[in-house]
Amino acid sequence: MKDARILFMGTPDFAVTSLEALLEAGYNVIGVVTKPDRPVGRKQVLTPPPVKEAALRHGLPVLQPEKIKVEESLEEVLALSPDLIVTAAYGQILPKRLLDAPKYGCINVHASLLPKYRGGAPIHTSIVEGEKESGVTIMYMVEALDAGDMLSKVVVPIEERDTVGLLHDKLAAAGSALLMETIPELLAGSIEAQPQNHDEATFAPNIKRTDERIDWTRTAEQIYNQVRGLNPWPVAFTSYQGKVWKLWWVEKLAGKAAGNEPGTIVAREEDGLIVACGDSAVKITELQPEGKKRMSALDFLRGAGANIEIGTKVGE
RNA sequence: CGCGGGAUGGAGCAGCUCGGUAGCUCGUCGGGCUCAUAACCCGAAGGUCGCAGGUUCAAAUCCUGCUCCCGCAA
Repeated sequence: MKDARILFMGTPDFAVTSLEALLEAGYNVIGVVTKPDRPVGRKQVLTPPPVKEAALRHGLPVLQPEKIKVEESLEEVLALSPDLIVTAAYGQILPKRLLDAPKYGCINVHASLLPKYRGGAPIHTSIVEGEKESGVTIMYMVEALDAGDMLSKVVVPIEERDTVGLLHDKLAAAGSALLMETIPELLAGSIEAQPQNHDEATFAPNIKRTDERIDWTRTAEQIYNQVRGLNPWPVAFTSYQGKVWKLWWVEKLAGKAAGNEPGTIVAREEDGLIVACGDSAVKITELQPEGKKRMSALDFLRGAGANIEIGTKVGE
């Protein structure tokens, strides 16, 4: 069974965990397909995706088609004649000819409990939406986004103080473990795929800039979930007197300071700024003012924020 | 050359416009007060002011070049 020719397709860290699990388990990974190197950051340094780096570490051949549906790229992938394609957050839609090619099909490791949160940012979205549990689903790939029949699923609880970074790591681990359980059954033909209930499908599109800005009219709970759901990337932000403040952490102050204009700084304590929101208030405890490094509110209020006055507003 | 902010004891900042003894809020260490304390009082240590050069009697401060960090944009 372990000689089945497996082609792995994926791009970010989430996928690396699964790729390395496959290799560690001794599967015959014949190659890796990932997205092209991209210029990253201020200096636009051409940076390879994490999966490429992992593949090179293990001496695997790497393909990086700009567009996999282009005939030339497609032929190149098909030429590897995979028996099974395993994808995890690859980032491109696979054309039907590729989906149909492998004997055992194409399966995907997706970081949500499908049919909920189909799309590119399921981990962020599940926290931002205040879910109490998330998980990983492994399903067949079809031409529609994350809509294929499901092979297996594992539930991972979302802890009250989980950030997207923490949950990401948990789901990556849970996903690779699930993959290790699922592949043998798939290859043995001892697993039956369950169709998704498409009526219950929800979507988690990639995070946009507008999703990162705090809306102070929302509840403390919602703002708290947004902040931790975008930490450590891309990080929620608000503004103060025209400058961006990235908010790395806030505490919910349920029931406090209700009735104030949302966004008003209603108090400053030694370790944080209390800001009124839609239903109560939150305390900003860790932030990053524009042009500066991430710091505790304690440090901020001792230095750059020493002159912040009560009654002034954030978000404007 | 995409736009902009920044680099000052361990942390966060002020000082730079108008060169002239290194300052603030903390932290650390020692002592005191207290039943006690992260509280309060007294004291101390700790800085080549990112690097290199220039101007000057004198540079954290003015000029030139460089390095690194960060926000935006992509």
